[in-house]
Amino acid sequence: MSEIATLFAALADPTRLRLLYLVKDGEICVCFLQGVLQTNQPKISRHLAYLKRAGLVAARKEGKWMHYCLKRQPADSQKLLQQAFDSLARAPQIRSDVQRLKNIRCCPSRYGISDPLRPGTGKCKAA
Amino acid sequence: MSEIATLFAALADPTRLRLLYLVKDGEICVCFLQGVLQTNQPKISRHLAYLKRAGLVAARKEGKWMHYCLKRQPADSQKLLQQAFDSLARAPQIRSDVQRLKNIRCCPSRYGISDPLRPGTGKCKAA
DNA sequence: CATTTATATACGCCTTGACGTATATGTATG
DNA sequence: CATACATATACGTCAAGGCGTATATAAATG
Repeated sequence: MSEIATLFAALADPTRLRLLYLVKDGEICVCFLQGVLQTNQPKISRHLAYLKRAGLVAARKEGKWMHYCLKRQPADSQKLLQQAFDSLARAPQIRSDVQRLKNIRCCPSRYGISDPLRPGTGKCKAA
Repeated sequence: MSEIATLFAALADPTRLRLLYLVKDGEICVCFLQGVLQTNQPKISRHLAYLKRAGLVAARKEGKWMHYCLKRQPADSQKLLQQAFDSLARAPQIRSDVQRLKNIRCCPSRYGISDPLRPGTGKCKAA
């Protein structure tokens, strides 16, 4: 009951919705997420921490990098999430996020936030 | 996008989830809702006001009474809500709410919050 | 081993919203 | 018309959480 409410609370923020959508199909490292969302890094990390606390994402460390991915949920939550993703898929912001993710090839720090679309050198393991 | 987040925010509270579930199939007056949730009246009214602001419920005045019901939503939100209701249907609290709603017959003030299950006199128009 | 890189956390500030209690508002009723 | 009733709103308080900025931590790298 209040677990359901807690799930909805986790979904009640645009930044978290964007992050969840990006990691829903597999691991993405924080630097990629930063490049896609085009915002400051602590903001990303804080929302990822929130999602992790809420049990929605799993984190895996690999060297310097942290990789996040959607955690498998109980059936009910899974269905709710899927429905949410279906809705989000049509949102312009989400569409451009997905597009940017395709273009990013390496860590944003290599080229700064000013031009997050520039393809990188492929050094980032998450590529 | 942030509209979706706003919807989730409205669903991120147990009391609002209970209220939404109760009014999802038709008009219910505030006194009934108070009897079912067994809490103080301002709390109910405040959450109903929130839901109304969020466009999730409609209100109709009839004499002294206010009747609330779920408002028809755009397709996406409708699906999300349906999924949410499916999940809620299995929650114990929701189950007992539904049970109490069946038993309540008139306005709680007639018998006080101490025994909200006692059938009323049928004077309440919402019966 | 000093420095850069990737990420997380601490801090201070501010807004939102939840709560209980008290009060206002409108409507019926005797 | 005074009173009871149904509902809403105001008030004060409190906790959660959002933000940007600064700093800590840990791993790689030269």
